[in-house]
Amino acid sequence: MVTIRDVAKAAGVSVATASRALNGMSIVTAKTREKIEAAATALDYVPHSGARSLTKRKTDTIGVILPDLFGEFFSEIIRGIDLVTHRAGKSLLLGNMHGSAEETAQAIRAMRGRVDGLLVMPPNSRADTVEAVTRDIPTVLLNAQGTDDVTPFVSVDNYAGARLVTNHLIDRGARNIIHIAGPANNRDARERQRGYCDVLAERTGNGSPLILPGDFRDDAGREAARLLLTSGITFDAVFASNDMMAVELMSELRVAGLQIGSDILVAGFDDIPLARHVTPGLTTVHSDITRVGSTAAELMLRMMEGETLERDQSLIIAPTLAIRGSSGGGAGTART
Amino acid sequence: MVTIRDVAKAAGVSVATASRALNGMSIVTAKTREKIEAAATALDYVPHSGARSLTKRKTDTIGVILPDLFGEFFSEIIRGIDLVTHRAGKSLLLGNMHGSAEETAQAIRAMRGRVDGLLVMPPNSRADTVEAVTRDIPTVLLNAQGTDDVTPFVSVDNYAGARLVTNHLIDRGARNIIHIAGPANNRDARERQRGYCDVLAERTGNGSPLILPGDFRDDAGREAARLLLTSGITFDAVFASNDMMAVELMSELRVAGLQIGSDILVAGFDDIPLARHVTPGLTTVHSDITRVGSTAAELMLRMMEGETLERDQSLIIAPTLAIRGSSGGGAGTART
DNA sequence: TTGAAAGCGCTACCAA
DNA sequence: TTGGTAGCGCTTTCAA
Repeated sequence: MVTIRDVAKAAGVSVATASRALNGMSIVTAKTREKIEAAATALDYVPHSGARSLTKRKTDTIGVILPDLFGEFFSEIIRGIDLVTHRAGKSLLLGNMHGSAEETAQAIRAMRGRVDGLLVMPPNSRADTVEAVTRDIPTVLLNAQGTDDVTPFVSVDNYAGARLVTNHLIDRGARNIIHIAGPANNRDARERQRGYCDVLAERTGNGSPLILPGDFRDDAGREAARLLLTSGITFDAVFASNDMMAVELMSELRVAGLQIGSDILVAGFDDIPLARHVTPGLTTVHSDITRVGSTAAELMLRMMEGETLERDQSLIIAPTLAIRGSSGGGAGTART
Repeated sequence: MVTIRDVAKAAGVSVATASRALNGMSIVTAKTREKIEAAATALDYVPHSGARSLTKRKTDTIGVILPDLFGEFFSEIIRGIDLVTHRAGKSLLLGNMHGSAEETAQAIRAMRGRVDGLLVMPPNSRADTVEAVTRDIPTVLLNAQGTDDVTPFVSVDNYAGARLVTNHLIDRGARNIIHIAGPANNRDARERQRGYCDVLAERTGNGSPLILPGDFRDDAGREAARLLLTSGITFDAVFASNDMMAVELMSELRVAGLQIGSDILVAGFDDIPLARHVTPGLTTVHSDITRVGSTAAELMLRMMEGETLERDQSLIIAPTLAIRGSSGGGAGTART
C-alpha cells in the first residue's frame, strides 16, 4: 500500500509538504507541487480517507439507520437522502437493524467515529429507544418525534391524511365506513386510525367506528374482504390503513360482484405505484416520501455546519389526497 | 469525547489492559476486567470504530457503488446485499455515482481506507471503466463482467431471458413479433435484443426482426404503440425490452380496441410488481434481483476471509418466464 | 497478567 | 515556502 510517505520520499519532500500539495493548499510552489503530483500519479497514490478522518475529526459521512430495507417506502427515503447528501459530497453509511431496539442501539454505537451525523428512523416510531445513544452526535429523527423536545425530526402527518380521506368518503356519500387497521404496535397505523375515528365522531351523529384488524400485508386485505362479505355487516365504504390491503380487498370485493366506486367506495393510504394502475384506480393518501429523506438530510447538513437547530425547524409533511375511481371520483379507469 | 485513555485512567490501569478487557481477551484477570467495565459504563464509553479500523487495517464495511438509486431494481439489490452482510456484522457504505464513469472512479477512490471490499455495478455495465481503480481491493462486479477475466461478478442472463420469452411468443402462435428496444448504450438492452434476434433467426424462416426504438421509459411504450397503430405494419405480438414500456403499450393498444392476449400478444422483461396487477397480467421475464445482491455479498465475504475466488465462481443468474394473460397464457385476469 | 511504547496514514502546528 | 513532529484513538508487540 502506497502512503503519503512514499509519495513524499519519491518527490524528495517532507510528508507535510506532500500533504499540502495533495490537498491543494496554495502555499506550495508550483514546481514543488508538480514534483509531488508526478510522484503521486507515478505511484498510483490514493489517499486513505480513514486515516484522514481520524486526524480531521470529520468523516464526511452520514449514518442512516432504518428499521428495514424492504419496499418502496425505504428506498424512496434513501433516495431523498442521497439526493441532497450527494450534492454535498457526503457518503452514506447504512446501518439497518431489522427492527429490534437493541440492535438499533448497537448499530448506532458501531457508527461512532465513522460518521458526522445520524439520520435514524426508530423501530415503531419509538424515539425513546434511541435517544440515549444519540446524545453525543447530531441526529435527525425520521418518522418519529423525540421525547426530549430538542432533536429535530421529519415525519409524515398520518393523522391529517386519515382525516382527509375519511372526510372525502363522507363527502362522497358514505355513511358506514369500515376501517381496516394496521399493526397495533405501529404508530403510523395508530395515527391513521385516530384520524378516522375523530372525523367519524365529528361528522356522523352516532360516530361509532367499525374497525377490522389488519397488519399492512396483502393477506389482511383479502381476509377483511371475506369477513365483510360473510358477516352481513352493513357498509358502503372501506378505508384501509394502507394501499396494499386496499388493493387486495378491492379485487376480492369485485370478484364477489360488488361495483367498486359505486356500490362500495374504497380508499387506502400511501399511494404506492400500483394504486394508479389497478382498476378502478385507488383513491389514497399521497405523501412525498422522498421529501422526508431530502428534508432530513438538509437539516443534517445544517447541523453539521454548526447551526443549532431547534425543534421548530422540524417538519411534519402534510399529505394530499389522490382521488381516483375507487371512491367514485375519477373515470373509474386505471389512468388518473 | 471519552476515549479509552479516560476509561483506563478511571480504572487505574493502562490503556493496553483496558483495550484487552474491552475486547474480551481472556488474558485479563476477572477483577481487573470488572473494574474496567465498570469505568466504561460509568463514563458511557463508546469505542471509536474509525480509530480501531486504522490500527486493525480492517473496517468491517463493504462499499456499494450503484449507478443510481432509483426504482425497485436497486433497492432489491441493496436488500439482497444487506441480507447477508448484516448477518456477518458488516456495514454498508453507499457511494452512488449517478451514472458517469468519472464519478464512479471518484467514488471508488473516496472509499479507500474505509471499506474492506467493493461491490460495484458499473454504469452501462462497462466494467472497464472501473477496473483500473479497483485493483488494490477485493471487488465483485454487479451486472457486468470484467474484461480481465479475473474479477468475480454476478449478473442476470438477459440473453437467455429474451430467448425464453421470444420462444414463448412463437409457441403461442405469434409470427410477426415486434421488439421494442432499450437504450442503445445499455448492455442489458442489447443482450435482450440479441436474444430476440437469434431466436427469430433460428425459428422463423425469414428471420427478419422488426425493432422499434425505446429507452425503457413509459413514454416510449406509448409512442411505439401509436407508431404500430398508424404505420400499418403487420404484427401479432410485441416483446418490449422492459415491463414499463410493455405496460404502457398494452394500455394504449387496448384503448385502440385491440384484445391483448388474443389479437395481440404482449410480453415484457423484469417482472415489476405492476406486471401481475395490470389487466390482463403481463407475461414477462422474472429475475431474482435480490439474489444478485445476496450472491455478490457472499462472494465478497469469502474473498474477505482470504479465499481467492476465480472467475468461475461467478454467477450468471438464469431468469424464468412468468406467463400471464397478455400472451394468451393465463386467465387474462389480473391475478396469476 | 500487566504496562510502555510503537505505530496505523494522515493533518496541522510550530519553527526554520 | 518548507520540514519536523506531535497527535487523532486505538491495537499490539515487547518487556517487565
